[in-house]
Amino acid sequence: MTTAYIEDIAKHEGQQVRLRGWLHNRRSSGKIHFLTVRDGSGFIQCVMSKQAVGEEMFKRADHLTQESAIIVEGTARADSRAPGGYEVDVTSLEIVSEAKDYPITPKEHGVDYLMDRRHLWIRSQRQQAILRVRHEVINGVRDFFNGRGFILADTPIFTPAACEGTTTLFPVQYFEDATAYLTQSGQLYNEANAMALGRVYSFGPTFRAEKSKTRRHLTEFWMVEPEMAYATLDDVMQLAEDLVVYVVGRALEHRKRELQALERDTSKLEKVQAPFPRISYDEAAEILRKKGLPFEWGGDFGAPDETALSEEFDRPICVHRYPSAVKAFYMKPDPDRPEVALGVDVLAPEGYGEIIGGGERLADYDLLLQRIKEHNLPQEAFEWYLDLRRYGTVAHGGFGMGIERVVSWICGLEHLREAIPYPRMLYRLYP
RNA sequence: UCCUCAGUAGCUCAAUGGCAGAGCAUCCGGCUGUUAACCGGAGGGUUGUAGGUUCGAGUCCUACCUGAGGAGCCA
Repeated sequence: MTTAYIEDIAKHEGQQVRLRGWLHNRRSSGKIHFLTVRDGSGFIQCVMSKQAVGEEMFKRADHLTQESAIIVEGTARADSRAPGGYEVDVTSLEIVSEAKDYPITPKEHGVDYLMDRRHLWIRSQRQQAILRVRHEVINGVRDFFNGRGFILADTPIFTPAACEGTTTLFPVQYFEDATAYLTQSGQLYNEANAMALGRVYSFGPTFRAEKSKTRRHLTEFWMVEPEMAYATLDDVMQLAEDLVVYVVGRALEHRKRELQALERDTSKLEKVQAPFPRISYDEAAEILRKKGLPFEWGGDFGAPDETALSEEFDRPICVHRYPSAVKAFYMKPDPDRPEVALGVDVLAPEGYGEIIGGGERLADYDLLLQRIKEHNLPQEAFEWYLDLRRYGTVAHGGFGMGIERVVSWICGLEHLREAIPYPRMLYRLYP
């Protein structure tokens, strides 16, 4: 008897197989049971007739509860009526352990109820599909950078101070006397790593203590941040475009089934091809003005602005050259127009907003020092960062891409919280 | 922090100021092709908390608690 995974069932057509999993749902018709079994690799309907298994074994399945652990044996059979194309005709059923009163029933539940039971919710078909797409996105990101000569150089999670003075940090007690902060970006360290290794990326969790209460925010999220020495804004935009095209392509290629289960309109994703429109902040402001939105030059785009902009295009867009005043201190000003910075945001279509933010960094020692002072940042904390400008400074740049926002967009989710196994939000620390 | 909305059976929701209801889940019974199966029956309630108005409050008023959506901020 071969032990098989449901995802491989097609290879076992006509054979006797053993499936080890859990009962997802049961429908019964007197002398025939339909058991939907899941084993982590997929879902499949197992058909059990009284005639085939006998009175005693059939009766055992009468009261089999949702999520009970079971091992079924039977013959794999192609069936046009089955959603996955295959069914198993059961010859034997073993109950490994019974589940009592599983709280997530096959009917509707509210988000709060499900979030309190996130550890069980991830057993559902939909949540599994999302987490598989997430896995593909992460794998795609790693393959993309590894295949292009980038070195993974991780940046610290405990940091001594803010990278950018503006956002809120989570403080943690660091032994007796010191306070450390959870990282909100690996970027400054990435710059040092790029000067050592040329092309680098970091990939890890990031923490923001912003009291944001929207469907686009988590307090803990995963971010990939590439950084390149001898790179300009155009190189950064090119890299961002290549990455997004590659990752979306990977999801379409390897996770078609999951996207289908999520009822994602994949024709929209198929349009994600190079080149992405590159529009300046000025042009974006003009588009918003023409659409009648109350937008004034100098401010950052709000969520409705980003949605309005992305509506104009069928693929992600690169918006570049933002006013320096709204951007971080380490952004390089445009030599031709110092009031704008050489930064770029990539906005996803369909109203999903910013998935990437980055740009060319300030490489000049004097100007960087001036900016640190203007932002009232403690110079001594940035001495190591200034060293990068003292010893062989070169043009360089990179960006950060939020994994959950990309997963959310690719899956077509309503809310970021489903794009990570255990979301951390303003009012959510359990489970 | 601000604005808006919501809280009723285990879950999802209904109930004009006038008897507390339905579907699902659970339990009992029926059904050999079901796809959130279906059909019949049963059990299941301190209407978020505290006060107030009223002959009478799930419903109106006040405060608080909890959650959701949005703003700001950002990936």
